[in-house]
Amino acid sequence: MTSLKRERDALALADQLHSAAIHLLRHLRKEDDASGLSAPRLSALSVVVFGGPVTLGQLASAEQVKPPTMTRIVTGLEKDRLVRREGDKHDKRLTRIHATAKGRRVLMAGRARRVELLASAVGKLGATEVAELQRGTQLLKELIASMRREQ
Amino acid sequence: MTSLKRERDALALADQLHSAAIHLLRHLRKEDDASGLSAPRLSALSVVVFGGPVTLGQLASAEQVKPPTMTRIVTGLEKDRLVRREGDKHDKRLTRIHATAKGRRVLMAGRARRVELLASAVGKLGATEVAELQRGTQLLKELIASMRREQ
DNA sequence: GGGACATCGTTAGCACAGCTAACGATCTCG
DNA sequence: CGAGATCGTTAGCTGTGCTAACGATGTCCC
Repeated sequence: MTSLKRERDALALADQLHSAAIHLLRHLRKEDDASGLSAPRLSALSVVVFGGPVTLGQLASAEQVKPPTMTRIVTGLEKDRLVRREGDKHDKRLTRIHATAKGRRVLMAGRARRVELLASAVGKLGATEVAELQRGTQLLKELIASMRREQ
Repeated sequence: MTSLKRERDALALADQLHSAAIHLLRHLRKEDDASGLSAPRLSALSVVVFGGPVTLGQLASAEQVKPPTMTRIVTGLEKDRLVRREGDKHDKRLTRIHATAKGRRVLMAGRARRVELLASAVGKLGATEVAELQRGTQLLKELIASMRREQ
């Protein structure tokens, strides 16, 4: 295969991946709405639930977002009693974000709803296609990880 | 394969796809910023460039967005001279959106930038892996189309 | 010990994207 | 011709992203 063709392939592939990701998220956003949580809040809550207590700055960095943005997201989550702010004992500049029981419960429910839509579509595929899609997803994840490393 | 395992597979796959889509877009957003175009504008522009002249309603539907939202996106694109509004000759309620030469140029430049980011990562893949990723992307697109049909 | 500098989170203010409701213009069909 | 449907826009709300600036706290070095 010529390098020219490979380059064209990469172009088309990147384009389609980008478009597919946009449209996929747009569909799933509807399900997120059902839980009363926007995608950024759900994503941040997920980090807090699975990543244990975390400072606001760490959370912002994990979510690839600036601190002022994360301040507002956390404020929204706190108002719904999904997370709790707690001051650090030793460094009073820090704010540690903890998940509440309600936060954990809502996250699981939202996740299930969101993924159910996709899962039902996946369920209509044949076994071969599921395997191919799994392989593609695995490659995509590796691609993203390698992009992050380069950064 | 038991139906139980298939269900678990579908759920796990859906979860990973969701996560991968979020992270991919977060990375690519940085590059999109360089073109001065937000993701929704870039995506809409892409539809106009490749899908020929299209009405505002069709564009909104293609982008899974309500007409008022698309009105503003198109207004932004028009202000930057990337698209042009034109009235339909036969049905005066319709507004047809055309891409301008500048619109085509900017879209291609953004595409190139995006691909450049992926280039090193894709370059590490073998031809087989590229083919697998293409197949996965194709399946993902079909998945999204089937979700849309259900809706 | 004390002062200069760094770090953390917040506030203020801007732009954009998503929505619903309501409206004017236009088309369609009885 | 007139009633209702359809299309795009406007108005107004919420939420997410940013930068700039600030107060509070930690750190480090003289």
